[in-house]
Amino acid sequence: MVRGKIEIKKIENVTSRQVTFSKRRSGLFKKAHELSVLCDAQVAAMIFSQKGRLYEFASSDIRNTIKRYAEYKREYFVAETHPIEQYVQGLKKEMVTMVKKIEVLEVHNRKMMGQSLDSCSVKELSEIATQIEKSLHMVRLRKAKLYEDELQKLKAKERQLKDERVRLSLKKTIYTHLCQVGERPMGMPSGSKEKEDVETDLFIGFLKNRP
Amino acid sequence: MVRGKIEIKKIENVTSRQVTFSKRRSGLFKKAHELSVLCDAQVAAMIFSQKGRLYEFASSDIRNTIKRYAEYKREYFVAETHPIEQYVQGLKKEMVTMVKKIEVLEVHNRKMMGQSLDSCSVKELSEIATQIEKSLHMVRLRKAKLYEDELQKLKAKERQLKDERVRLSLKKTIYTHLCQVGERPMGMPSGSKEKEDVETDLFIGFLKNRP
DNA sequence: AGCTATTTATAACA
DNA sequence: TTGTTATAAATAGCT
Repeated sequence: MVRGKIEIKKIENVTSRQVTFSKRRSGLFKKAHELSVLCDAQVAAMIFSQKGRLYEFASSDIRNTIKRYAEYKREYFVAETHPIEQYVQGLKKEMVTMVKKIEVLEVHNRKMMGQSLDSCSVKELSEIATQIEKSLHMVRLRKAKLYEDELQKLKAKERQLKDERVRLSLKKTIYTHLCQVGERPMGMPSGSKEKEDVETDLFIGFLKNRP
Repeated sequence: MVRGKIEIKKIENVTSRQVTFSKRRSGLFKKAHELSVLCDAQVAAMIFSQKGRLYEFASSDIRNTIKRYAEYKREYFVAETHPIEQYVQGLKKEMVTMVKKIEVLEVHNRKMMGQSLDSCSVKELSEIATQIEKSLHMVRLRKAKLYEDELQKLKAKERQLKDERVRLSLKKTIYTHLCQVGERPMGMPSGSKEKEDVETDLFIGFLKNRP
């Protein structure tokens, strides 16, 4: 080098370093280009400056060179530069698991539906029959419970209606009686909310207005 | 360059080209190294010889440099990986479909197993019960068929054995009779292959020897 | 950026 | 291949 040989170590002077970087960079790329042409080789070079700026050279398409490089060194390139590949592998594995699960479920389903039984042994058929009988029992129990619940509800309602009717006729009786003896009815217990009996409503009104 | 400047174009002489490749390659890597040290830059270079052999240089870890490059040039990697992204989307869609299918199958399975019936209406329960009854019917039919087949086989064997016995006793009777009247038995039909009756075997022997 | 004195790289040859 | 050497090319320190 000119006017004094230099030592190969980091240039501390920032300006000087930047100048050298620029000059040597173009020199390197020139050399790379010459090599690629003279020897018909595929050459790629990439340089990140200290500031993080990228400079690159590629004799042919750099993608190709890097791709070729990637094929050469698949193991880590795939793993590190393309984590997506790993992700895809994971997805595929999951899908295989799912497909198997679906198959198992479908086979089981078909047997529980009484299909595809030709391949079953007598023992297997017995097991299926047992399971189906159990299932039938469960379904019937459940159905019975629903009916029972419904019945209970209806009974409760019936009881309620009956009570209402009793109360209403009692009220009427008392009212009629009170009217006959010329008194105002009061202090009567009231669980009734029916609107169709205007007289009852009036009674409630009276009761409510009395604090 | 020495002893005559050279033109930058492919060296046609193979030996010369190989020598130049080797020398210039090391020169390039040396320059790359010097640049990285002097200017504190990250440098990577990769060369594929015409023969396809890879030579590489990296100031620091080349993976890092390439990774950094990949991040820097996302656009091209994205372009490169775009079809893969679509592919992943496709896979994900398929997976969603599969997950749904598995859910449907599992729900159906559970119901057919008499589980998770709490959410079912009476109508649904009736449908399930009907299906289960049908299934049970199918399974029982199939089981009955297997038993029936087995029975038929046994019956066939029994018939066969009975026939054998009849034939054997008949043979014996005839043989005994013939022996009594001093004649050799012949022309008797034989379907028997049993070995335990030596006399029968002998009869067959006689028949076979008569063309 | 240019210039230029030197160092380095290297083509041809051994 | 490796080494030598004459010379082209690169470039450090300056402007």
